[in-house]
Amino acid sequence: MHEQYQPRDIEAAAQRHWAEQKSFEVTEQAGKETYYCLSMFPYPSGRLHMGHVRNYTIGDVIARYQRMLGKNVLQPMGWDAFGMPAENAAIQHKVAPAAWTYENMAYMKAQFTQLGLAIDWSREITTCKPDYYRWEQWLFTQLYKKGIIYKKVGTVNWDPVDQTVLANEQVIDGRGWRSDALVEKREIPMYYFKITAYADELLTSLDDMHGWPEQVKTMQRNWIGKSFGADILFDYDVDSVGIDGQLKVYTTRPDTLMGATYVAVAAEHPLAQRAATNNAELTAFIAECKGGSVAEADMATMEKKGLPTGQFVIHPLTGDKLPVYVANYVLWGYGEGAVMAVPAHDERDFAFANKYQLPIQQVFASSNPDNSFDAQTWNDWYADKAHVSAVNSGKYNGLNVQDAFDGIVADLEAQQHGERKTQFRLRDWGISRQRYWGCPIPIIHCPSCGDVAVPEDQLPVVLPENVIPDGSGNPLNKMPEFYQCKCPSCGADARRETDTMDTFVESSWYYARYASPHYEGGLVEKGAADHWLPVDQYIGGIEHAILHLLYARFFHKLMRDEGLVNSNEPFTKLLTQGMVIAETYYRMRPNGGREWFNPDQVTVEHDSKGKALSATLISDGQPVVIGGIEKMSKSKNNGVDPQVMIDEYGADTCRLFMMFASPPDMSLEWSDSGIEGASRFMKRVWRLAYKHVNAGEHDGLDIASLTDEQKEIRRAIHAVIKHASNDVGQHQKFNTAIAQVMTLMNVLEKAPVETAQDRALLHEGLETVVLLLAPITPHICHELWQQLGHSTPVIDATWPHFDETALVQDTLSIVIQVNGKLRGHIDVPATASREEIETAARANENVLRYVGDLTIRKVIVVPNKLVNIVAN
RNA sequence: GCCCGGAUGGCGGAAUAGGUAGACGCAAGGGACUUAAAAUCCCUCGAAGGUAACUUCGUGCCGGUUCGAUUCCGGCUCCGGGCACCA
Repeated sequence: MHEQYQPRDIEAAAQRHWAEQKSFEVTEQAGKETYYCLSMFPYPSGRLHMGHVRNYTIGDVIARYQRMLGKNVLQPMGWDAFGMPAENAAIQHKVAPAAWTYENMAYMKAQFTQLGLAIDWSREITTCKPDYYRWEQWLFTQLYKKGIIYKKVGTVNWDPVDQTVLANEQVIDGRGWRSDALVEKREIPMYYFKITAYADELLTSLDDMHGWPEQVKTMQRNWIGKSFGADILFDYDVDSVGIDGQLKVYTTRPDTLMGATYVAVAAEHPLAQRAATNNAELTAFIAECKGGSVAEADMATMEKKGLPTGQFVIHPLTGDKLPVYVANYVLWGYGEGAVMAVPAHDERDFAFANKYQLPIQQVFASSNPDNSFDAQTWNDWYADKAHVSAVNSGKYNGLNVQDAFDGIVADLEAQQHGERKTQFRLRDWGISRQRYWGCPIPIIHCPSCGDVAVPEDQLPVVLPENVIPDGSGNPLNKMPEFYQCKCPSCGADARRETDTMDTFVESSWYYARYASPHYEGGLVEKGAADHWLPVDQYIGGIEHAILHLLYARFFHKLMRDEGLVNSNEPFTKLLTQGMVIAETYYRMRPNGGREWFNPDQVTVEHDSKGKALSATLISDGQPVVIGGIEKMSKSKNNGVDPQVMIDEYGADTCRLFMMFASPPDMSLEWSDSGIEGASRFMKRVWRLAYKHVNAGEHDGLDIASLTDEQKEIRRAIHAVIKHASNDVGQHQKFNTAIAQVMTLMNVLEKAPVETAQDRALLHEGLETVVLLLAPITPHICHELWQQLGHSTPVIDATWPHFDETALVQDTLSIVIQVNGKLRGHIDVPATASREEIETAARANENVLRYVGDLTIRKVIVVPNKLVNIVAN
């Protein structure tokens, strides 16, 4: 054993051992408990960033810990390899997305190996390879035949200069990121997954998902957004509209119908279109509404604008004429593209009504005498829903919210002017992308047969890999060799679909493919899928709380209904890792876009409190803008490269530091101060083990013969096992588990090594340290476990159990408070009764001093903890 | 704008069912060892007051419940994530 801790050698040797032994390759083993531990697979962006290190270390710690509990642990890895960054790199560097992606994968795989992850690489999957996406295409064709996938028109961001569709991310302040052109909305036909058909199940299953964080379940519930309301039909006012007809709106508040004072429709609504035919102002406004991005955040934060159409509809209960407005905040394609407005009871309607001097009719009032209504008190009194009743509502006056709801809906139904309706906020999932680097949609457009799914024997539809996109449209549209084909039904000349699928589709089922990654007979091999699924523990960033996790849940149910898997949910337990965030820096480009600089390219001036004042680019010394602290990402270029740290300190130190920095679910502002401490701790562990091993053989531990001092040390060892096991196994808080081991090291370093039993006790302590650290710092523990005399590797050792008898204490220290303030401690026998503790506390000199002349009103005794004496 | 989180010393964080606020570590200061440096070891380390014993204040802000609140409740502020084409 070398005297110095040499991570480079130790880590290379341990990694070599695992590779030679194929330590992490697993097969189905009957009778052995399985544990499927999965971290979200990475997009091969180029190099690992700190968020990756955090994510995959957490997963690795859990996988290795579960293995030490004796389970057959599967931890696979793969690549979410389709996506926009590869196309952007292609445009920028004139390199094919495929080549760029494969190069990144190779580099990142080497980094994973260096981190010492316990991955079964024999199961590696790559989503941009035909052996993977052919099954995605196959599933698409099955679902298309079932009607789960259908085609309809959807709205996208259109860059009129680059003649290309833009992702929301590529629209900056309403302009195209490369062209700087004002973005327009454009409607194009797209394929949709009918996720709304599963809305109810996706919602109700959440109630049984006890292994998921409440936070994530709440977000998903709100996203699915089941609401109870009514469709209401307003007859057209024939005089102003010019034709007979009805306007349909959906509302969750039919109880406020008596307060509706106008209706608002989207720019694309037929009423708006009709009114615009000979109204220049309206035509211009409708055109304005078609500008800007489709992102909901943009829609919701833009100034609410509207224009009267000059048309009216008839209130179904009062017969009043209500004006029809076109409003930019009403979205076409969501619901009916029309809303009824009740300014008195909706903040947005209230603001709009004030802006355009529309009437405000209050129809509910609080039983609270002070119910003066204004915008400020709106929330207050409305929150008091249980205590409000209808006013100004004719026959409904005096009814509470629920009764008014029921009464009004019943009357509407009787007059055939509406009906009760349950609706979801969740929308169907549009998956068509007008992009090259994605999985081709397996559809052929035939002039006579229409859209025909590609037959199974013609799959996969292979995406050509040697293409370099130029940023204008989808290059597949310029490749007749790709799109020219024959109709599978009639054999006539036909055109292949050139849109590709949303990359969320690949990441919605990859976890299932890992069970049988090379299976050629189907999407999954049934036996393997049933053996491994569902995933026991899934780990990934909280930013995926809704979209990815909801889509994967949806896909699992689709696969279940296809008979591919036999469970209802894909991920039994979920750990949502907090993001690693870092400061961003940028400069404005002449065209209004932003150029982002990595933190390692800038120097920052701080004030005396450490707050950043200004930043300059190192290369030219000129200032850059400090853009705020955000999630480390490729697009903001604020990822910190962990490679430097791995090279300097080794993987174990990096892993230890990352796990010690904070609990896994908390977001973490990146700073490397503290890495030295992690490095120091590794050296301390090594040094103590070296001294012990170097001192030669040791005796077995004779527990009965231990002195009181030795018992104290042994108590520390077993208390640490107890706490650390709880931290790792129950709470998944690795930072406190590490703190426990550090505390134990502090004890062991001070422990005497004079007698044989001292040395035997130290041996037990060192073994404990190595076992507890083994999942976190696997390389050093691999080496030290051997040095401590074991012939089987530490990855197959058993997680330590604590000895209850070692924890027994004769006396306990009890806190004494007077009026809730700490005033002293007393030592009492562990067996003392409440009365004995109280008597001892009352006799304490500090208590006597603080109580003085006061009368003791009450004494609270919390067993084993404290006594509080209340006096006044 | 809407939904979900977070805020504790100079810094990262701890406090597992409402019970000692600051575990563990970083940084800093002082000391030992050394020719010197590094490494290592020892001590101090929330704020204010006090020679000291000690006292008072202190977990983003305002209020409430309780013998007792970082923890529970109500109202805010700021920061982060998501908002359906970033992944």
